[in-house]
Amino acid sequence: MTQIRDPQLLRQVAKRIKKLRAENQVTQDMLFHKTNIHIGRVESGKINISISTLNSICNYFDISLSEFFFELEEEKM
Amino acid sequence: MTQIRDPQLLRQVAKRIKKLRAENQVTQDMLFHKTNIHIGRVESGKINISISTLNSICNYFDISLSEFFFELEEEKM
DNA sequence: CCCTGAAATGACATATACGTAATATTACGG
DNA sequence: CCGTAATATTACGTATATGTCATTTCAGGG
Repeated sequence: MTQIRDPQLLRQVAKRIKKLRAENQVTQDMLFHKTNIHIGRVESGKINISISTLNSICNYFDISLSEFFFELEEEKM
Repeated sequence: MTQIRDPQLLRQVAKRIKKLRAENQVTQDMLFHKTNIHIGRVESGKINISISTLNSICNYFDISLSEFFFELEEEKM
């Protein structure tokens, strides 16, 4: 009934994470071994991840959730 | 295997939303009729909501996701 | 006391995130 | 061209968020 996923938001989140990985030269596999998160699925933009999962990702990159979204909003990705 | 939910984060999110509702004098039912989200469950702190759902909540209160988390982090709720 | 609105809690079905694994595709260095 | 690393994509089972509804608890006003 209600729209569960927000495609635009998911694309923005995917892009933000890709950028974080690129900046930190982290492969999907490296991130997976530390967090057990299959980031490829998230980066596909088709997965509506939970806040706990996103928090784990932010912890890995040593940024806060507010920082994650602040830059996402700034860039209007 | 991996811990999916982050109980502390979920409690913080719950508290942040309760506060938003109180500040704006919004009942659970009012929010439900606009967003179709049963916020009571979220405020119980047992639900690991998705980013799209949280985004809908933020939209309702007319704040950004970064603002949502910024205050959450400030208050160390 | 009641009554009412609000919140909290529970149950159940469905959709989907997540855990796990495999395969395919792409990009690059040799 | 080949081999390798990285990414992208797919599939499947399980756990759980979400949709829907009902019940219970609670606080305040009459």
